Parts: sequence; C-alpha cells; structure tokens
Amino acid sequence: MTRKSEDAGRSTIRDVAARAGVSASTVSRVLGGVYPVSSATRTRVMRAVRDLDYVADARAKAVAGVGTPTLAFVLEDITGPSFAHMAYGVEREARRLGHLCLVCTTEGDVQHEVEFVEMMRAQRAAAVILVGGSADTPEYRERTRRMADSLASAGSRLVLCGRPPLGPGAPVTVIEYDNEGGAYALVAHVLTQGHRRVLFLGGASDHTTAQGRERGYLAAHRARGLDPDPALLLHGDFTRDSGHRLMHEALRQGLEFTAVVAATDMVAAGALTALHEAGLTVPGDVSLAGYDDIPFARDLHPALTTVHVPYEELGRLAVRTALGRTPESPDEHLLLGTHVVVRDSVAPAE
Amino acid sequence: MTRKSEDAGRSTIRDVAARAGVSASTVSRVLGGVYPVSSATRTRVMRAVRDLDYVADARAKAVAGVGTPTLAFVLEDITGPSFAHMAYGVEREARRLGHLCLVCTTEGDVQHEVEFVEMMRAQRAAAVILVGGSADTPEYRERTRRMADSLASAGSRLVLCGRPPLGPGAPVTVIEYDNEGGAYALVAHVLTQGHRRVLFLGGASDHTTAQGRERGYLAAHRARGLDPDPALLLHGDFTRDSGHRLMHEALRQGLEFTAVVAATDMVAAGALTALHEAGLTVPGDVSLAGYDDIPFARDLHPALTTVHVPYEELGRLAVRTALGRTPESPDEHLLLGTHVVVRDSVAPAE
DNA sequence: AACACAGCGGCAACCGGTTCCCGTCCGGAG
DNA sequence: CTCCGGACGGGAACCGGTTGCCGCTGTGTT
Repeated sequence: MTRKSEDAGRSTIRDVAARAGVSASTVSRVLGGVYPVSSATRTRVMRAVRDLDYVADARAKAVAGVGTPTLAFVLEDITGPSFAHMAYGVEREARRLGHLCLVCTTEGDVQHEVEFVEMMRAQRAAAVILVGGSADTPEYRERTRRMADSLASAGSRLVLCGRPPLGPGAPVTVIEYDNEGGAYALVAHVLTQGHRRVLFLGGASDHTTAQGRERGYLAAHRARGLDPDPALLLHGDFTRDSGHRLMHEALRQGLEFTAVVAATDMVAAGALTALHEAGLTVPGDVSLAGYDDIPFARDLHPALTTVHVPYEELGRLAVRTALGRTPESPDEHLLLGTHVVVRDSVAPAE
Repeated sequence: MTRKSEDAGRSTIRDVAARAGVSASTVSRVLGGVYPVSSATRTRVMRAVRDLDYVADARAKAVAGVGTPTLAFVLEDITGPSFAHMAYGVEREARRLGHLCLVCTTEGDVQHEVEFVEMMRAQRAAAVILVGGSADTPEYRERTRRMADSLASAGSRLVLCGRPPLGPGAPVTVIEYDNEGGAYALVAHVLTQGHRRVLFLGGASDHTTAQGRERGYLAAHRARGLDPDPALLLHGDFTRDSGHRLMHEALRQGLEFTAVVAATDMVAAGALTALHEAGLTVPGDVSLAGYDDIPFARDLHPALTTVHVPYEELGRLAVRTALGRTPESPDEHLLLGTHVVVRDSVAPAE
C-alpha cells in the first residue's frame, strides 16, 4: 500500500467536510477562494482535500451553473490534412480560453451529424462548430437551419466554418475563406504562363467548396476573354484516389491539355502519380497545381504550386467569434483571404 | 415568429410536467421508457416534450448516475498523419459504443498533459487515452504513474496507446505496436538488396518509438553478422524538416551510403526532397525507406517503401479494451504487429 | 359485496455541488 | 460596560435530473 490515503475511490465534498470537521459550504468556499475563511479553517480543509485527493465533480458544478461550458466540433474526417488543421485551430483556441473540446467525425453521414448536434444540445455546449464544406441543397439549408434554431433556443450557438451560409435570419456564425478568389489567382497564374488548355479536376458539383473553386477557374479564363472547353471540367471528389482515377481516365481518353489544376492538393497528389505512371514529367510535359497548401505539397516532386488557405486561423476564429459574441451583436460572417504559393510544378507552356 | 412554442429557452423537466399536468417523476418515467405508464398520459407528456422542444440535461443525468460517461484522448499534434489515424480509430470506436469524445493536444508540453488529466478526473471520464510515443525517462514514469493512480482512484482508467509502459503494478492498459520488429523487417529488406552502408535518420534518442526502430535497425544488421558504422546513425525528431535538415547535412559532409532508412515517412519525405535538391535520383543513386505508411507515401516519387502500422486499429483497441475491462481482469498489454510494404523507393545496390 | 392485486402516479430523498441568509463570536469604540 | 459591526461558518434551498416507496383507483375473484 503505497497510497497515502485510505483511497476512498471518488470522494465527495461532504467527505472532505467531515474529515476537516466543517460543513460542506465551508469546503466549497475554501475551494472557491473568494469568501472570507479563517486561515486555520482553510489549512484544515486543504489538508483534508490533499489527504483524500479530492477533485470537485465538474458535472455537478455545471448543473449548479458554475464551471466553463464545453465546445464541440464536427468534421467529416479527421485524417484529412485541411480538416486536421482546422481542428487544430479550434482545439488550440478553445484550450487557450479554458474550454474543453468534444469532437465528432461524421464520415459524411448526415444522420451522424444530426444526432451529434442533438447530443450537444443535451450537453448544453457553448457552441457547435461544423467544420468543412458541404453540398448546398435545399435539404441542407433546411436541416442546418433547424439545428441552428434548436441550439439557439437551448442557449448554444451554431458555427459554420468553411461551410455554406444559410441566408439571412438564421442564428449562425459563419467563417469562410475565399475559394473563388484563390482559384482565380491560381488559374490566372497558370494562364500567364501561356497555357491555354487547362484541365480542371474538380469535386462534386453540388459541393460549395468545389463550386467556388470552379467559379474561380472560369472567371480567370473569362477575364482574359478565354472560353474554356467544357470537356476540360472533370468532377470527382476531394480524395487522392479521385485525382488518380480522373487523371488516368483523361489520359486514356487522349484529352488534350498542357496544364492541370486540381481542386485540392490531395487530388493533385493522385493526379501527379497518375502522370508519372503514364511516363509524363511535371512540369516538363504537363504543369500541375493544387489547392490547400497542405504540408506535403512541398515534398511532392516537383514541389507543388498551390493556394494557401489559413485553415488553422479559420478554426481559431470560429471559436473566438462564437464565444466572444455579445447578445446584442449581430450574427457575424467573416471571409478570410487566400494567396497562391508558387513552387516548381507550373512551368511556361511550350 | 415561426417558432411553434413559446420558446422558453432551455426548459426543464418540471416545465414539461406542468404543461402535461403530471409530476416530474412521470415525465422522467415516460422518457425512460421502462416504467408502466398509461398511454393517455404518455401521449400528453410526449406532446408537451415536443411543444417545448425539451431535451434532458445530460450533465444532470450524469450527476444522478445515469447516462454514458465520456472518453478523452490526448495527443501531441492532431495534424500529424499517424496521430490523426489513431484519433480517428478512437473517435470512431467511441461513437460506435455511444460515448462522447473529448480531445486535447499538448504540443509536446507536459504541463498541458498533466492539467488535462486532472480535468478529466473532475469530469469523471471513463478513460483517458494517451496517444503517441514519448521520452521514457524516470520523470515520465513517475508522473504517468501518478496520473494512472489518480485516475484509477477516481474510477477512471488510463490507457497508453503507442506509449512506453510503466512496468508492473500500475493500473494502466497498454496498447503498443512492434516498432522493433517492423524496423528489423524493413532493414532486412534493404540489406537483402545488397546495401551495406545504410544511413539511419532517427528520432530523439530518449524517445521510445525512436529507440525501438533503431534497435530494429541494429538487430537486422547483427543478424547478418554486420556491424553498422556508428557515423551512419543520425538523430533528430519525427518531422519533415528534421529529415530535410539531416539529409542535407549528411550530403554536405560527404557521408557515404547507398540507402537511407528514415524513422518516419515524414522524415523520409523531407529527406527525399533534400536528395532531389542535391541532384540525386531515388532509387537510382540512393534507395530510401520510411516508416508508418501514411497515405501520402504512395504519392511521393518514387512511391515510398515503408512499414505499415495499424494506427486506426490501435485507437479502436484502446477504447475497446479500456471500456470492456471487467473489474477482475488483469491490466492488459497488447502488442500489434506491423508489416513492410514494398514500393519503388528501394532498388538493388550497384 | 368484500377483498386482493395489478396498474399507475405523486412525494420526497438523493446525486454533488453552490450560494443565500442568518446566527454566533469576536474586537473595538463610545 | 454596553453596543455595534464585521468576520466567519452552518443550515437549507437550489441546479435538473432519477428512483424507492407508498397510496389511490379500478377490476376480477370468491
């Protein structure tokens, strides 16, 4: 028996009180720290606390209305690099502010999301942060709005982080980044290098992130009076495998292009491998660009030209604005900027 | 006012009871589902519940001793691919089992870890899972053991997932994977290809994961009667930048080697870039291998030969054994196997 | 018609904390 | 010596739930 106390398992505040010969109120006051307590009593209580290795039950405190509320965030897949960076920002800022962080991955299943939000309402979470893009359908807006109302009426707050907003009137905080602007700048860079047939490896066509990036691709063309061949717009999802498959297929079909812009770096990675497999060199035969600036983009060969997105900052802002909101402040809507980072995977045409 | 009810904000069980004209106990019983309640009463209660959009406060239930306890996991950095996969396994299994998941990143700061564990004791978490390797010092063992005892006395459980065990007698569950075995097999593969001077890009020398992999490296040499040049054992950390720097330095010093084994795929990625920068081809001039089999390993060029570690499974097992433990079962210690996956980055010597 | 019993629902105690309110004891001022 | 007020600590109500126990009612037996 190396344990110093009688090892009572979890001990309550009344156990401590009994051992110190005082009432539970006094123990609570000593631990609270504000109420005046004589130093003799304080010492006895602290001693009992140490002897029993007592820690107040955070859940009981929560019921009594003290204690910091928790925060929750929901994402599709924690192993995705951009998701992970947002999660990092959220967790980090929450910790800095003294909040605990609940996490839920949905694996793309809407049902999981709805159930989890309901649980968070029961937990009386301070805020629920929905992280990462989504399809923007009427059902989505309807469902999400219901979640927002339901959380709001329970005193919580819904935050959309990199997700389609719901239109006016919904009790939500929205933090977005400029998908279209980033894609515009990136594609403009590619076009400036003289490329005229630029293959676009996009995402699902109802996915807002994919839509934004595709709009940027088109806008950059139009700004120079170009009208891109619709056959060059391919759709898949945001995975490495999708990039690989799409690229492989495009090559097999003999599609003509001198540059490839992928909707994400993951897609670009898959595409790059497919290009290599086909015996093509990058950027010698084909130029390639990605989107997201995940850490690995530097270590692809050639190092990938891409668009940097301040994912971590996005997460941090999400918790800050959700928590710092004053009752009378309006629902916020932030839009963060992006910028292209030029590396070695895009070369002049010819 | 589209809201259908009078929108009471959070409503209590007594509000529901009042509206349904019954007592709080009855509402509780209707919601509980087991106790016999007449169908007329049940209908009235359910109606009130729906009208008020009532959800029972999970924290209050927890205090009353019902409701599923939460689970917590702690890791250094959620953006690391292998960490992320363990986190994924943990979260997924927890959800399957109906538990909520708290997360904390430490950024390598021991103090954060200790504070968080204390909070989890206050939360009465079912289990706290410490994820990922660590330095194995006397202080580490002492501190971790204290955490384990303290959690155990509060009815929680400490789980070490991919972390150094504490020796006999500590109330911990340990889930490890075979670092040494994997490295042994990998290095054996490299040696079989005829390489004799194999550079090892290791981690911190007091880090158990790094130690295990280094032991494997040495053992594989000794098994064939080889005695590796100590100058070929380099130490850094597990980051991409460390790999880049170490490789760059080794090349600058004119160290001689025909193959490189990196302690992680991240390190290998950095090393690969450094090799490319020096104008060397892989595996033409130098062979290269990694460890972890992160998804990106496939998309490096050449595709990286590496060791697969069942990270997700590791996380899943951590929660399963922590939760499924019966009071009389002994403290478990699992060791999962690894296997090498051969791709294109290792070629025969000469 | 009296009785037993099952079905149903309310009261009150409890979970583990916090805090309002009040009583006691002390010292210092008049 | 009395009176006053501030410092200190205890009792009890409360937070929002659950549940043991008991009493009421209605129906089916004998």
